[in-house]
Amino acid sequence: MKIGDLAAKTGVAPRLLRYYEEVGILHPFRSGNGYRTYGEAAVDRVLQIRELLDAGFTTEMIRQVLPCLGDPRPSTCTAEVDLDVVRRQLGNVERRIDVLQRNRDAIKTYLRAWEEGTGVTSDA
Amino acid sequence: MKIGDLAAKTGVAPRLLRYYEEVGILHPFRSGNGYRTYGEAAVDRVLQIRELLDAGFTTEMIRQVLPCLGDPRPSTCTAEVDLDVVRRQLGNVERRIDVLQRNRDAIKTYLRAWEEGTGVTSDA
DNA sequence: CTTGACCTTCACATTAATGGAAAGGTTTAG
DNA sequence: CTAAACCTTTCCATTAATGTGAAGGTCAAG
Repeated sequence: MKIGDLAAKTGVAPRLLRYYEEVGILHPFRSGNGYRTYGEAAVDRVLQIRELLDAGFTTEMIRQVLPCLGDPRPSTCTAEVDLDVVRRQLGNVERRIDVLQRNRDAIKTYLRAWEEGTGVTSDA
Repeated sequence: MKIGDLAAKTGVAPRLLRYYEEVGILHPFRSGNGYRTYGEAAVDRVLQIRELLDAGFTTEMIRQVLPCLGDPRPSTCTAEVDLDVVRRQLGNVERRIDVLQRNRDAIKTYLRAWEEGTGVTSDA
């Protein structure tokens, strides 16, 4: 699959697919003419990258944890996974979840107050 | 409290406190000489801002939901809260939590596999 | 009054993620 | 063969969040 095909299947611009390769989170092969070649698995990988980026991860964090995420590691992945880094990222993720949950609850409480008619002192 | 005091109490550089004001998520008073003046509540507000930024929020998102987060709204807050925007952000937060939880679980599973000695096919 | 430690605004630099154009090679359709 | 539609790399632009430095005002201590 060439870059345009992958872009079509994932909705992610070729420009970004090249960027993801540059920062080391996507590893296409090269065919004789120099064109990037992707396997079917790349579709899911790209979608997962998008999901993580949209959730506020940086490509650096993604690079550090992607090998853990059930990705079909190509044999080129020579155990370059630093478990301590992964553990740190796990703590990171858990802290984020915590912050997000607390704020989600606060927002929900706020909205419920409004929906129950009481509203909030509108200090207008 | 002047900007340097707030910086000392929160560990956030004065430059950033000015920036937060510029993007509308922090609203100090001005004393006669033009100096920014912050109340005690600003400390918590800044810490909450940092927490949200660290969790991957943008200042724009923070600006939209901060009024909902139990902040002591100054009387200058004339109900400029768009409930639909808040609801959208709530959905946003919930999606993020979902992504984070799924990935946290994947990472934990991965780590557990390693810690149980089995490891992962190291394709080295 | 002078000095040092604040404060102000303004402006430029940087990193990450992204968009875009330029210049040129490849492939496919006609 | 040629033209359209791909692909390549390189470089420049933008936005967000942040760092930094200049030029100047204010204030408290000596």
